[in-house]
Amino acid sequence: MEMSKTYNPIEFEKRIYSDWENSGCFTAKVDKNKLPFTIVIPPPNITGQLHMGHALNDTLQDTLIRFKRMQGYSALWLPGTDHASIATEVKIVEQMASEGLTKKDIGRDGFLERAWKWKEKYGGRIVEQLKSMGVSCDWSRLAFTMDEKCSKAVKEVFVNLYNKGLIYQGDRIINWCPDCKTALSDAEVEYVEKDSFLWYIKYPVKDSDEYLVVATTRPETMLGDTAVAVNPKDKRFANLIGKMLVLPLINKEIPVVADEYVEMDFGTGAVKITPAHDPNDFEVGLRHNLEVIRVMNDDGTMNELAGEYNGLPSLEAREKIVEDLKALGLLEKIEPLKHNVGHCYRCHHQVEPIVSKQWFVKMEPLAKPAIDVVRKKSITFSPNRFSKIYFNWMENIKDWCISRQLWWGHRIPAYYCQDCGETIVSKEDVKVCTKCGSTNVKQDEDVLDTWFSSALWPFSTLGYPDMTEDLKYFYPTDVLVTAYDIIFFWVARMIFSGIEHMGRIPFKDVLIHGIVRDSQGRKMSKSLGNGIDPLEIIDKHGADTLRFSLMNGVAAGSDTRFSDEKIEGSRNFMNKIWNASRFVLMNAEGKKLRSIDKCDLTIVDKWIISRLNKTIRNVTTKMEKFEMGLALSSLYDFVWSDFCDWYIELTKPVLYGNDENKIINTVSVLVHVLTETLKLLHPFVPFITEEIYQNIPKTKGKIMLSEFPRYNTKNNFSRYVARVEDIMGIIKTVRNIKATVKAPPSKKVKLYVKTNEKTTIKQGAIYIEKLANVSGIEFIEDKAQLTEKTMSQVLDGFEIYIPLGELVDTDKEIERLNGEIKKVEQEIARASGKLSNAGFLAKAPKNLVNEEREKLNSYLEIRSKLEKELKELM
RNA sequence: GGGAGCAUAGCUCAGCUGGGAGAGCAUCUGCCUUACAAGCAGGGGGUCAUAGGUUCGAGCCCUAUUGUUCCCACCA
Repeated sequence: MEMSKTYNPIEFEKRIYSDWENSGCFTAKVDKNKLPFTIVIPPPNITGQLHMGHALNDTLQDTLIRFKRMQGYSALWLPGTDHASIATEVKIVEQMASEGLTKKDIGRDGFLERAWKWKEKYGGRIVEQLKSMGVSCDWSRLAFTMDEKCSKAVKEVFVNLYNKGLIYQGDRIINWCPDCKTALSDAEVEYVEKDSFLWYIKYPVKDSDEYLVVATTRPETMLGDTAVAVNPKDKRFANLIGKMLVLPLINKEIPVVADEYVEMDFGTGAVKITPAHDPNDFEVGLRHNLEVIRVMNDDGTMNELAGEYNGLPSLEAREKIVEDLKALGLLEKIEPLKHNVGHCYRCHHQVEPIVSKQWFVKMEPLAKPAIDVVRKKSITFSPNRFSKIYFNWMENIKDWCISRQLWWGHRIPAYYCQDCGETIVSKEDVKVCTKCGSTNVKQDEDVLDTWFSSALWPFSTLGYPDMTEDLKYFYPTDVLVTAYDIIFFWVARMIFSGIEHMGRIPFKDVLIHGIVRDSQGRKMSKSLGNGIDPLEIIDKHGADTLRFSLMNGVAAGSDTRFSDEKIEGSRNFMNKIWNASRFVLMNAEGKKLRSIDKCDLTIVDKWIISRLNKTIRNVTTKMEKFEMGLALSSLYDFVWSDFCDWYIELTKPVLYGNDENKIINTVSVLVHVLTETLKLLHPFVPFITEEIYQNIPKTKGKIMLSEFPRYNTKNNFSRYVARVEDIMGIIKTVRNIKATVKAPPSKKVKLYVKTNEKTTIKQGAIYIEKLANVSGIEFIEDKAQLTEKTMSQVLDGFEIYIPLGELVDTDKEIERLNGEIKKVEQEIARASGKLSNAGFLAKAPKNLVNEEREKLNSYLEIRSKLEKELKELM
């Protein structure tokens, strides 16, 4: 097949993907002769479109799994999607609103029907989008958090935890989103600093003319006050403790209590206590046995206990209350205050802390072993610093509120007998009360937090609670790849869930990556409109370009900026790979290739094989440490500099010659190096490498199923490498000297060399002549032999003279040589400085000292020769 | 209030366990050299934030300072 002149990925990416898919390359098998390597995908939300976050996350996983597959593991990358309870429900409600419908209108069943339709439509969309990235997921195992398998696991886990007493129901203060009308877990609340006020309100002391002034940021909650607290050590209020106050506006008597929680120097030192609407107050309330009075409805309006404010939205109630207090002369003052206000992570509506009956997971017993496994390094985070974030959260963890007042999700498997009040928690549907036999039994209306099912993902997808072959073979998984922003939501919960339900950790390594920012370093967001659509990039430049720009040179765990320049650079690199391959294949056409052990290798062949070998080692070790960015940039350097700029150029004198034997040798090496390089590149840029691989004569099968190259010390050839480096140095020198006199690079020049290493020059002559446009090389014993005006350069072991006749400007040449001498003198100063340091001689490693000595000698020699050159000019 | 990261060339960033400062982009010079102008060759450009310390030796380790980003907590 003819390769087009430029890289055009659109022509082949889709074709290659379906070829992989159709031939079952992605399907992992339980194979006792291989070691398993497993990754479960962080399931994208069914509401979602592929964004840069997914693109980075999935590229990293795909690179890892392809690498391991090529290394011979039975590699499973298990894909799936998340029902995303609250996010999806919000979207569906919005969609219904545009049709003038509410949840009430269509009822629970009607709503769920809609939701499943939504899932079919959009859950499929994100899967297709993932495929366009080239991901090698095993689609035969595609999972969904609400499919039968996962739902079974959810029920199993809920019931088990309940029976162990680790799930309980209770009236606790929770975060309530008045917009989504559901409880939220602590992790689902985001705090934003807001400008607000601190209102100072006078609470009259009963049977007295005195007042106690309290300061509050939420005056409307005073209607639910059941005490005022002061610090027990606070002398100002000592006499008031135990006395009663008259709550303004509703004229209710409330006590003054003493509690350590109160800071004496904030506000007035007296705090109104509203147990139903503030987490701290709730705690104070428990300690002092205070009444809990809820004055707000679920929708954020005031309720009947708010008296005349009944029905008002809380903010309106606030204004009215402040006005009324002012009218009564009970408002002392208002001060501006910045403080943090919680918002719903999905709809960004302000949350209200309120008391409500919810289901909770008791965290302390679960957190302990989950902390231990990370401390003992059974699970490692890379980069390691993220384990601190994990510890910090796990060690201060509070009970997890898992019930949500939503319809889309796993319905809580708890049933209430309407006759005797019994609560029955069961995996099976309950129709009859187990206690009184009544058939008047109703299931809990609520669903579970989305993250409850995600927490089980590494084993629910493999068949838990059934001990399937998959579960036995592929669990625990190997590495979990995710951005740092869901360590709490997801990673931590998978860890304690795996330990609790499987008795084993869910994965061995957690690879944390950063987030993709825009070119100015801003987070990509809908509201800013600065998001870059990965699909657009794929359409324009191909998935490989996108993947390359997301990974190249990115340090693990740090954020990266995405920019047009990066895309362009990546695209150019793809084009480079494409064209280098084209060069190799054009030259290989019709040639009978040899295996490289049967080739008579030239020094430059040995050099490139050695460079390849070092690159193999480098890439492999970096990959094993999850340093994909570094692995890739070392490949970039190898491909562009070593292979393209040097080796391909070095093969031209042979290829354009007429020694057929040498040509076949060289072509064989070119094909070998190209093939191995493509294999190294394949995990990163799968499409282009597969496409080219299919065009290489003598390759069999698919590159994605080929064996990853292995480092081999036999291929180091260090003696020859040094010789080639000398030759390269000479080529650079000639090019450099031409540039300094502004001679065109194409100008042919002769070359005189004075050296003891004549073999190197003889072996390198064809390369020097071609790459530096030299018309002939002659050995000389002394410069005095030369009659022409020349420019000279001294290298380690070589003195080089280039006759440039009238182009030589003696003054400038003197200047240039002085510059060279200056450079060498800096080196001499550095080396002799070290060597005259007694400490260095005594304490530095011997080989280092010797190296310095050798360098110093060679620099001294170069200097004296340069000085000689200079003298002859003056 | 607690914690973490970052500070290296004009820009974006690499720099492994301490042993002669790197890349890409940008810039300048010269090249349409039969794989690639999405290219080739050559050049310029850095007190590695600041101040101390450890060491024979510090971009790298320690301490402090400054600037910056983020996470957690949530004094009403």
